[in-house]
Amino acid sequence: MCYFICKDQLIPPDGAAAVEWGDSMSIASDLMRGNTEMILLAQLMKRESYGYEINKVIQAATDGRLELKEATLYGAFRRLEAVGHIVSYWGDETTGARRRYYRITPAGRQAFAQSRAEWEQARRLIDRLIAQEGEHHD
Amino acid sequence: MCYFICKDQLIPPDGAAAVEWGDSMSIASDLMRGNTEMILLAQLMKRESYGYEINKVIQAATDGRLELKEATLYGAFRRLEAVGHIVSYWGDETTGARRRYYRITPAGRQAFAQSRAEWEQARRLIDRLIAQEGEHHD
DNA sequence: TTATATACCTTGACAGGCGATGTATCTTGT
DNA sequence: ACAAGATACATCGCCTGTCAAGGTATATAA
Repeated sequence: MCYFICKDQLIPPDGAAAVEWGDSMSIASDLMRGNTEMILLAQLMKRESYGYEINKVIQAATDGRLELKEATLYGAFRRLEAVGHIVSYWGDETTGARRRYYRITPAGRQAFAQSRAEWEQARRLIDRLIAQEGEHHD
Repeated sequence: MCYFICKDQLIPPDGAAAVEWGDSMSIASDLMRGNTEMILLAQLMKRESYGYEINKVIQAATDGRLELKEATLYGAFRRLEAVGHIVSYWGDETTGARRRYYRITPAGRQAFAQSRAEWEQARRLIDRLIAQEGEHHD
């Protein structure tokens, strides 16, 4: 169960790729997959809120780079409520559109801590796997 | 709902717990989604290799916490080759099982740099969104 | 002989994200 | 008055990456 250490790396002279980075670059949704619920729980850890507002807060916090689509947002809320990580109730707005507020439950807080730990773990592993020679991030 | 990647659970004869959760916990596949191709490209940046070996290297580098399933692995290679980020060829093994080797292309190197930049960006945004009061990660 | 390791491949199902669309109320500009 | 836009929620069907489960074939060790 030994893993070869074959260091002969043949790097063709195509040169390293240079990437210009625009400010308005948004994030591929596949990179967000699995993090949506954690992000929503993170917002609800701070205070109760409703879908539309939470989405605006996320957009503002990421300078508009991350916007959860509505279908994604409400779908995630449904799942979170189904497993008891949040509870919802209608606000008592007397004017304007009705709002469905969400509150995180104790189970939700625990789930958030768990998700966060998993994320940290995944982040470390990915960073380790894409680290290039000469780079040192511990 | 997320599930954990778990290896074949071998039930010990005495009925004792076989799987230790905690340090050796594997990563939810949704957290890996969208990073698979980048990880494969990262390996091919170092040297040409073949599927089975790459997977072993990834497992070794992550202390067994991350194992790409074969269907995932080969599916990703197919996609990478289809868009011209890698090329493949059969090795000339005279003994043992045949191997399909992969080599990253210049376009692949550029794609890797791009993916990496996107990952860094996504990572920062997610970390920012789940940061709690009093925490400071710049 | 059997089991294990190496090495590749495919099919079907699943689940989360998204585009498109719909509902309703309130505000603002002309 | 009327249009346009913001607020606010909801759902349907599609797309895509991942996985479980199955398969093929060769080599070596027990």
